[in-house]
Amino acid sequence: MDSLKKIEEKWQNIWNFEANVDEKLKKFFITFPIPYVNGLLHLGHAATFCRAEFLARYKRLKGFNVLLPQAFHTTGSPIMAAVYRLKSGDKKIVNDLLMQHVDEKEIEKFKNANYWVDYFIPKAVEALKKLGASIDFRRTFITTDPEKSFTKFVEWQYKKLAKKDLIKKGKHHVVYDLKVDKVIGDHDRPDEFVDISYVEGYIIKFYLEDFIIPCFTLRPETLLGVTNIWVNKDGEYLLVKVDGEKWILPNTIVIDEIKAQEHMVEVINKIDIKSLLYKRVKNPYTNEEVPILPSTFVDTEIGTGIVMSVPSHAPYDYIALIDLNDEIAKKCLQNMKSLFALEGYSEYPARDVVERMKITSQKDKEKLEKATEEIYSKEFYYGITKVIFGKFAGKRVCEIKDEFANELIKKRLAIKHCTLPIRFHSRYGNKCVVRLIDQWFINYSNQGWKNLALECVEQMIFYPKEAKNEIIRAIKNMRDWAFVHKDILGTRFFLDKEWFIESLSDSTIYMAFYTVAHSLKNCGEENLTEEFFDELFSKDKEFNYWYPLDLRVSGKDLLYNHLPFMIFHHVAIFDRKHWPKAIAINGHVLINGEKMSKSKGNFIPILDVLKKYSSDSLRFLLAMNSYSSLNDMNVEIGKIDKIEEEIVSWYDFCLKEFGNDLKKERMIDKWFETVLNKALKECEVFYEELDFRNVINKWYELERMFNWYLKRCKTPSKKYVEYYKKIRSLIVYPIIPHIVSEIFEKLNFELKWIEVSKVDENYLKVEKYMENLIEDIKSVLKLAKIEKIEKIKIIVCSREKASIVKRIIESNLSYEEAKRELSRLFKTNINPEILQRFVETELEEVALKENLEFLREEFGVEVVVEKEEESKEEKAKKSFPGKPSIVVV
RNA sequence: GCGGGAGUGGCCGAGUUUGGUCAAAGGCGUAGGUCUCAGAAACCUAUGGCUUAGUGCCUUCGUGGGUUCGAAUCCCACCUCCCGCACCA
Repeated sequence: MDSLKKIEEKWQNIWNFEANVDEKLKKFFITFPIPYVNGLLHLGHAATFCRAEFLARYKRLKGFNVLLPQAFHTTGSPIMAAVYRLKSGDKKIVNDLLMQHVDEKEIEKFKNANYWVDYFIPKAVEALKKLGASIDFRRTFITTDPEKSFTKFVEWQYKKLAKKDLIKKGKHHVVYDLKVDKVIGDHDRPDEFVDISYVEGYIIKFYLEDFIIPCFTLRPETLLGVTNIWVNKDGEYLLVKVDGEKWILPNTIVIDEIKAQEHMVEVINKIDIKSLLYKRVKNPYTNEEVPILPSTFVDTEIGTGIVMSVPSHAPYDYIALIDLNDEIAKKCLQNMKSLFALEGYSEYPARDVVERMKITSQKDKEKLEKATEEIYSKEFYYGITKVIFGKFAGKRVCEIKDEFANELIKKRLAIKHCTLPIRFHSRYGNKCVVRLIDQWFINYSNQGWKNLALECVEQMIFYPKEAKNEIIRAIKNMRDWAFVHKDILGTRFFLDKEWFIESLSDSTIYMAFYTVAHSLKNCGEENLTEEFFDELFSKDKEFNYWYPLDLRVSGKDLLYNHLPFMIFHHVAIFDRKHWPKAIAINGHVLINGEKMSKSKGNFIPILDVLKKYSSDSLRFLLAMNSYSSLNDMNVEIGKIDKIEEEIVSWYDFCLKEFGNDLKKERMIDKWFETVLNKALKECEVFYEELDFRNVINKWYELERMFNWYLKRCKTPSKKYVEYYKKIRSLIVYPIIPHIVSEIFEKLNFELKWIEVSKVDENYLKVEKYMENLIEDIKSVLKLAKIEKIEKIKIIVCSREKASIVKRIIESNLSYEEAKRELSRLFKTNINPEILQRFVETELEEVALKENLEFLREEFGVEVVVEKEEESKEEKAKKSFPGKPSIVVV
């Protein structure tokens, strides 16, 4: 709507959210994580950001000096990966850009990584401004190169960590493309291979004379049940020297993979695998001799391309032996050894499941994978090792697996080895391997550091409460973190300039940087020394005023990485008084019940919404759907039209003269005032809890209350209509600030939260009484089989009865006791629930007196009030305090 | 598997901390009505079943038990669904 847009523009030009030190005012410092700017800000960002924004606005109403800054994240690989994809002519990335309204002619420019930053940051700022975000933009920065003060700040932080011995060098497994010499993260993979991680297994060395048959396995504990070895009969194998030993390996990528895991590998010559078939090799643990047999299911590109066969516990092995069906295979089946006891299965679970699933051949991959998964997981968690395991016997597999494997390694019968579950290729078209690389780690496993972090968590507040335990668990489970990568944007690592500090690791304490960011803009690089930052973060006035962080608002995706990191780094770098105070976490945003994604086509940039709708409407929609739990929030985007109308009609209503100047205040007026005051108080709690949904509910509830007020009073009081305009606007100011600012300006209200001292519950009680009475009369009328009603008699119970009932209530009896007492006193069974309708006789009388006229009009007949002791009606006796008898004649 | 969250009426969704006006807010939908040339919108009424002078009963909050005078709410067991388990922002 045009008018809303104009109003928004007006206020966005007037507003100024530059926050400055003011010792007289209490401060409140809120942050939202720095979004990564490889695309437009979308509704997911808006939903979480708005939680910070709403609270910031609320705190300002309450008189706080609020700082809400916003920077942008440019560190990491997504942009670099996108640039690569673009250069290699990937249509999908072009499409993504077009979808985000990038001009087709502009696409070329995105082949330069910096252009992404130059393009999307102004768009992000524009989106936030149009959203009406109350941000101090002077403090905005980015995390990479032109922003020297920030990269120097990161460097300062890591130097401090290094001095405290919290970073160290080590080895780390990664998925790697050897041809392009790169770590292959999700961004460097075709979509179908995203999320595939390497598997950790073992190579067990079986001996054939003086050379080794290396078998790769994920289940070293089944070594005791090996009946044979499998090779792929169509595979090409080589004799290879590995760390001085002679191994048989397939002529595939697995050789490169072994090499990549720091083994000396040298190919000696080809070997005809057929010449090895049926030869017997020695099980290094049991010294048993088992034959090498041909198969087709063994993948020569995984592990070592050779596996050991345990037909009792591995469906593949069992069915392959059945397939082979020769004398030796039959013998192997006879030699099956049962290793684990597993409830619900025979001695040979593999055979059970193959027969149950009717698997007929080793080619039946789909069923075999399922069967294998079933047996693996059940045996791992519930399988009990049999006597054959010696000192490992009688335990669950999961308990002894690692111990058993470690013994094999110690005895040099096996080595650890990682491989991929399927041999996929990178975006660059080459097959990937698992590689062991030198890495730098942040030493999060350091117990002393963890304890400090946990101490910090203890004194923090979390929204919702469940999140606290999650964070504690995350901290306890935290392992060392590889924190430098190559070929990404970011801050160079000062100990090794080839490497860059990756994006989760450079954004740990930057909230502190906000406090000084604007004053460092023109600081020469040479001045940004360690001493300079040391001084800054101990003595600086702004830092000491704004810090600590009062609230961080974040999506739940950061629960297990960024948020614990933030805590770890704060406790390492800053004094206790500067540790963060609170974290609010919310679920992800679903659009009409679906996850938002570019490929699904339901990716909605903030700017797109604001092109058509007002910011207030969007903010309202997000507040309405916001949850104060870790659950995902479902945004029904279609509702925004209706919201837009509601906002406009509220605005129109506010500007209209409404109500009469009344000389006398009625009970119903006081009731309405009480309702409004109560709403105000309730909303305070909602805001403090970041429960914006309930604020919205309150907004709707007030409308219903107002309608009731109109209905009940017939002539509304202008004074209270004005108060209604004010309160109903005020409670949603943080959510829809533009329109409320306009309303307040037009009506000449002061924009400030109203502190309500007391809420007189009696007015609410009286009105509830009236509501019940009206309901009751309606029911009676409906049921009365009287053609023409002349009169309604309302018979109020006697004072005597009322005082008896009051005594029962005041003596705070249990339900049962109250019931007994009531039946004793009134000689009949009375449901104690009626006590909740109790109203003092005086109030009852006043209420009836004031509302008699209303009741007459409402029901169109004469209404009279009688007292129980004076009434001749039989039903008079049934009257109760708060629930008079009703007789229609 | 571990950890977290969740299962409520035709649908969406509150209520669960602190058991009792909870046959369960609010919204959507549906049916009837008012208004209109008509439609849309808006407003009113109804919306588990059977009853009824303002009532009572039955069935119902994933399933099955339990505690209690009383359970959507507390306890136990089970079933189902969603999310996270890292080098990636």
